[in-house]
Amino acid sequence: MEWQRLEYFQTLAKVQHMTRAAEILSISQPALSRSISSLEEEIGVPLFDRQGRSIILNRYGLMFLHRVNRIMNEMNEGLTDIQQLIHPEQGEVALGFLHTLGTNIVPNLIRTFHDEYPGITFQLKQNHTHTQLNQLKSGELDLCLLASIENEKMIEWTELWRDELFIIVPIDHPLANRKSIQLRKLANESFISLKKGYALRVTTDEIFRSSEIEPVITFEGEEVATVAGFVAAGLGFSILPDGEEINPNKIAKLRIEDMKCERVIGMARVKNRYLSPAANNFQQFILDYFLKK
DNA sequence: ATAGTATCCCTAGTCAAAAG
DNA sequence: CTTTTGACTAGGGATACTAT
Repeated sequence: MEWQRLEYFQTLAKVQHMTRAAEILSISQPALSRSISSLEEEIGVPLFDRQGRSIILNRYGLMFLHRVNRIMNEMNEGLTDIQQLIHPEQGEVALGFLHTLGTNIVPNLIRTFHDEYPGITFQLKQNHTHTQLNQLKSGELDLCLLASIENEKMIEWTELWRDELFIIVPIDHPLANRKSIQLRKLANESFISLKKGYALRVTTDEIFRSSEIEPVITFEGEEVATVAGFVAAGLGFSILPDGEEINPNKIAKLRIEDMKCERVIGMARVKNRYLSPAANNFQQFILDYFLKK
């Protein structure tokens, strides 16, 4: 079983076209045809169905392809690991984070890190919590910044910081000049929420549930800035962490009196999974950044 | 016994031609 | 038009051979 044949097989399986696959591999088309049929002979079963001039992966081929992909990925990861061990100041970190962290915290964090490790690049993915957890488990992401999670045995989560949540109302709202307020005073007013699936939405749902208030949700935004914009336009109130989306000329920010409202953000990684030196550097940097001051 | 050389055999490649 | 097959070649590893 030659390594090269697996590479050829993988390429052909991907494009399902001998001539094009051979071009991609920079060999002649007959060479590829030969290589594939000897691989099939070695395995003892055809991996492709030939129908006239077309060639398509059959179920044996598909089964085999999954394994071959894993083998190739392992190999490539091994190679990049070695490269990164030789050059620990280089490499790539795949970082996932919540939409609501994208305006301030993550850019600042990465800029500061970049000053120290200019050779390390990032692949950033903003997503919902459950999507991120899946990507984390599959290895697409090295690390995630998420609100606290439950019932995830594979995941190790470390708290980094807490953001106080404020009630925000339009600046011309009758209660806008107050410093703080009880949530129930606004119970009957329109609530501008984030869409379901957002971590902040889960948090606000929980706040309403524990204070036994049924919010009157009139709008659901996809971004904090949208929600803040709707509030500024006088369409209702919301609950958000402080941030630059909250324009003090248009929005008043009130402390919540009757309960402690905050969201907890932490770093998630898969337990016991090997982290590349670059990802490990970044992990250590984050922990130092938030926990040592 | 061993270093250096020759030979054999197999794989993987190419081009041309046949086959689908 | 695409794939397979035939005929041929180059290169590399293993083995056999030879001279020291």
